[in-house]
Amino acid sequence: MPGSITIADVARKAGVSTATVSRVINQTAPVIDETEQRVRAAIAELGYTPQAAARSLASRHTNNLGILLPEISADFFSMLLRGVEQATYDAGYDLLIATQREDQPKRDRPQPLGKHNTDGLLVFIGNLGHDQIEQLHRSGLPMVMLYESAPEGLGIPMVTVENRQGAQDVVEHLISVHGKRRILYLSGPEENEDSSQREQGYRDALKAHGIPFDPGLVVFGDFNEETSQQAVLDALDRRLDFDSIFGGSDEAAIGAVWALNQRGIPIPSGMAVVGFDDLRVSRYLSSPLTTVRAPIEQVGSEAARLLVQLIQTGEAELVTRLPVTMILRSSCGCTM
Amino acid sequence: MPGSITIADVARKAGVSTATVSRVINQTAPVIDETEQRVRAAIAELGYTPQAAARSLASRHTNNLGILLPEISADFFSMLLRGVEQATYDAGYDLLIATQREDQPKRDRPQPLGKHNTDGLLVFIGNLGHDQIEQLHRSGLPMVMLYESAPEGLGIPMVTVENRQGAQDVVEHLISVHGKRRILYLSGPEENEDSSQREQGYRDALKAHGIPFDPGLVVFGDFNEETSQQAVLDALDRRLDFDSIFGGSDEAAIGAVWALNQRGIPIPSGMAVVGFDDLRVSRYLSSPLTTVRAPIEQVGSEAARLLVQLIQTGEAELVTRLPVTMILRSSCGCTM
DNA sequence: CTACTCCATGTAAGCGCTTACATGAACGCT
DNA sequence: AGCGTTCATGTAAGCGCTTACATGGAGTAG
Repeated sequence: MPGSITIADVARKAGVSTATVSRVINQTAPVIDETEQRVRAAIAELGYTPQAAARSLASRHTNNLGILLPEISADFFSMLLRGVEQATYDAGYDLLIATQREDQPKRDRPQPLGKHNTDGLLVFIGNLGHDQIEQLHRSGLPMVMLYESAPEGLGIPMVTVENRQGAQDVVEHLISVHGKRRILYLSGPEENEDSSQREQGYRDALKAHGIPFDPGLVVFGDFNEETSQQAVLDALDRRLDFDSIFGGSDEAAIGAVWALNQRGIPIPSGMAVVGFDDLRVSRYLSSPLTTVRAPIEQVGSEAARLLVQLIQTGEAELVTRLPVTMILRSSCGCTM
Repeated sequence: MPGSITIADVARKAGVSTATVSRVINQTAPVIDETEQRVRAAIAELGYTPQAAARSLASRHTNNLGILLPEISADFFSMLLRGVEQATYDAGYDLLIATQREDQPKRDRPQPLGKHNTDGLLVFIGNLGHDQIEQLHRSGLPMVMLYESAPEGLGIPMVTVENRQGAQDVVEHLISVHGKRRILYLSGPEENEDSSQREQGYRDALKAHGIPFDPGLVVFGDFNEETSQQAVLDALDRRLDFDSIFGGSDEAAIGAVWALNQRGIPIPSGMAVVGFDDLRVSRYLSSPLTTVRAPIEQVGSEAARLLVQLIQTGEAELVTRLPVTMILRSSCGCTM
């Protein structure tokens, strides 16, 4: 950084003041065409790029968006991130990314992303407690939540998918096309909004067919593979009566698949399985998974777009639910 | 950002000068214990966080690391990113991420990451031309390359995995354990270093067993699913004589699996298939893939660590090759 | 007791930009 | 011709930090 070319060098070379250079760079005031050409030429010749830090300091905004995730490498997050990245750069911002594992000691390190280095923050809750969100919000940082709503009344926008509708669709499919009636639901963590909305959809579908809701058919799968596998194994071993499985997430459904394999139960003939999310792996299973495609990437890009809007105009739609589509594959019993 | 708490507020509250506050924050000069306590108390009370921009401007470094990738959401990159992210924050830096698709028009936008906003850059080549790398390097930006070496003679460190050894191991396995002798190699893009090193390993293994190398058995798979699938279909249809397939990447191997499925050839009884990378999906295939586990995440963290070292000391190991391990599953014919 | 060192702290000059305000040339109007 | 506008451009004051240098009190030695 030291000794690099500054706006003053450009100004000198172009025979104008630094203010004028700044004006052509930022298009913040009209500049005579010929002057502009000279300035642009000087910039090109010197290979000048404005220092982000100086710019931020003077203009009072960082030109960065931040995203806070619990994890990067899971399929789900990387797709989300992809959408976010795209929209961020399309809007002319840079993207600062940080993860904060949920199990990590909280106070050991200050929040990596905040008003000091970011104009706005995308947060996937779970990593941040409500108190921390409120604190960031109080500091005046624009935020948009992903997949979970913010604490009440703060007016923080969120974007998610049509969980309830999607779940209803796929459960409905199990019932009306495949004649299932005792459908095991592998739920997510209790506070998880996705999970409870999906459960609602599941119940809606049952209700529409006059099937009574049996709480015994809702088992905790944590939306993850191992836990779900265990849960299904357990259900099988207790001889719980069910004829199909709705995994609240594809990961959960995959756990169920393992469990079924382990007990030698064929899919879909012995047991139908459906999921939710349409992760990339789901297509690769030996019996490709019927699931609900949630437009994860779009959630990311939409959230970034909203955040930018929030930053620039001060307002943004509070709740956005992106539509989902059912993906029929063979694990439900449909032939492919 | 406007109207936020500044170092001056803290100084006033603690009854010291701003310099002293700066000193306790950065531990850049000894401060009497009692003074330090007062300052820390003031910081805590006001909830002060230094403005990154002001700090950068004054100190002449950004405290950011940047990473440039062609893509985020592929398994491969997200694992890489995860390692990078961890090491970056462990070293006290923030992570700026940008993607630059290879097919994208080049000059439409200035480089998003450079000396103006980053202290150092991790680059996965392919997105950046050699000329651009040289240019960044000339500007004095510390860089570390991932998986591909930089242009000759610039002294830019790189980190990758033991491609040659890994390939040799897995091909050797095919030969000596499963008695294969005509092994199809699904290669990657021609300029791809991983690919050519893996091909070397493949040849090493053949040689060790006195099997002549047949160039006809090397087909272009582009390291991606569709292309490889097509290539294998094609080889099958031309009745090329081969008894097993070594996919230069798991993606390529998976393409081969599709092709085999399509032609009704069972794996591994009809054809053995092995890959390289150990992507997450590979374990989920109907015949779980025997492959070579490349410690992708570690490549990321190691690269970030090296970059930090390069920034701070001016030097770093030029070539790092991380060891790989063969993962035996059933697609090669091993029983599980 | 004086002179010198040492060390914690303060003073103030930037870091490279943006932007409110000042300036003056060109123009139109009466 | 004189005056007010308009508009492109220049001037210079910060933005919130870091850091070289100055300062002065305490400690040490002669």
